[in-house]
Amino acid sequence: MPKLQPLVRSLALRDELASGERALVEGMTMRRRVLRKGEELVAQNSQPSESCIVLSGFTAREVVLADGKRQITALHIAGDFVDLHAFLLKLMDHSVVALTDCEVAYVPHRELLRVIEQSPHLGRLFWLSTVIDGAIQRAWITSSGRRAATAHLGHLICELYLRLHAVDLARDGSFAFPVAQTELADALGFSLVHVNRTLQELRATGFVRWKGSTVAIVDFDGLAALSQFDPTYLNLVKLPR
Amino acid sequence: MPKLQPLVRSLALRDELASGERALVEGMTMRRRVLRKGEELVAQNSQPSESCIVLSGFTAREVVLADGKRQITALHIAGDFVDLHAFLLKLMDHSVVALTDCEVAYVPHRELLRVIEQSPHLGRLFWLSTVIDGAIQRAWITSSGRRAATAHLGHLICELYLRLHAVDLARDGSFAFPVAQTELADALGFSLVHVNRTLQELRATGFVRWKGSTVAIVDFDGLAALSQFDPTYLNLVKLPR
DNA sequence: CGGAGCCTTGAGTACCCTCAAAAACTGTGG
DNA sequence: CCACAGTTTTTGAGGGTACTCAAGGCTCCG
Repeated sequence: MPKLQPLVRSLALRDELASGERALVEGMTMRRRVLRKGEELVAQNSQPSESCIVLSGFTAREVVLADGKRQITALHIAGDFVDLHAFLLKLMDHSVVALTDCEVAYVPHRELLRVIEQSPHLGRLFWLSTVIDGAIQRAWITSSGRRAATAHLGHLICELYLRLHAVDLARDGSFAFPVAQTELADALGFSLVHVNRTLQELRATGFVRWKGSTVAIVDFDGLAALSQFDPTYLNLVKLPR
Repeated sequence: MPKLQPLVRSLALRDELASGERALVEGMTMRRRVLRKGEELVAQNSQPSESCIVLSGFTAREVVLADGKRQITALHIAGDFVDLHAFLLKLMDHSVVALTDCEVAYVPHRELLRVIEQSPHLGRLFWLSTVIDGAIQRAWITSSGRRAATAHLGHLICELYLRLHAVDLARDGSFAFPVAQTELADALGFSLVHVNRTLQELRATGFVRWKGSTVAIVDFDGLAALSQFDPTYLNLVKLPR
């Protein structure tokens, strides 16, 4: 299997890829790397000359404030670009860390530029991936601002399930999510204790079972209703873009 | 003054524009429209065939949940694209409304496509604008999740000031912001009452005066320190992109 | 079998919410 | 120029949500 298969699959979710385009993506020069949980993929304030794609595992964008408080602003799964925005932003305003052991690939920006020039359509699909990223961030803002704690957590679970399902990492309502409640707290903007109690509340609804590192959604529609979850923003539809 | 001047100025903030590029942008076919406060620029669930640029006034992205709660996920000022992401997303997952009377311009997507094909560099600058949008959203997530109420509000004020200053809509720490506390509440994820009290707290620090529709920052550095504000994410630097 | 990391529970407090109403401001018509 | 209605801001009171601090229990692995 070509190394960048997860990326190709992820792009192909949203639009038809011509075989030439597939080859173009798979032919990109890259640097592979394996990281252990806790290691940093991309450093805050760095000026990356390459962008990073997750091949396996979970990673997170994080910001650490002066008082030590941490906020996770995105979770990434296989096939996701973690810092494609750096291609244009130049300077990282956050860092990216491995939440689990994972494999990643770094693609030089000059390589991305070459691909985009050869295929403006692929360029638009790369653009699209940053834009979907933004749509997810809007959903997080909404959860954080206006959803009750259980709905906020439930919404995240729905989102993760659909995203993982789309790349065959979830089935029958279940997926592996080996991430501690501390990290969940920083993603939701909760305290650790509050995550724990919210999780208990969610379990009590019967919609979700969460034991160890396995999340099982027993009643997706129930959970979605509770969380006011509308999957539109994930753009899991194949359209000409 | 050409109609799309605010857009050109906004693009030119982040990179040098060749005169041909300037002409290309200013030559885009568009439809102008004047809106009164409260009117909708772009409807949720619509499939726009054009994207909208603010020429004057303030607009907001908003999501209304089933229980009637509202979250504003972005504020836009002159020169901002409000829904450029729809160029690729196709389906709006939120609406855009006028917070004040304003003028806007709608540019057809086929026109954007034409410009991007003629100038890949302009294409990257359009892309950049969606990516900066995303950076702002990350800052909002961080504020919402991990900043104290006064810091959250203070951070927003710092952000607005720098953005407005960059397009000559703010001077000497002051800017016009004719937006009610109700809207502010929906942007911050606070209740109306809490906005009012947080504002009083902020006034009490002496860093900010906010009377009627004029915001005056008395001590920007003080406010920035209180709010843990770091302007990096706004990308107000001219760089080759 | 011991230790590290993670999850869970308890208790007390601070923050922020809702409900409700008063005060101030804005614009309009008489 | 004033009266008045509508909107926006401000205040008060009481309650719930989420936080911090602190400690105990579980699980996995060496």
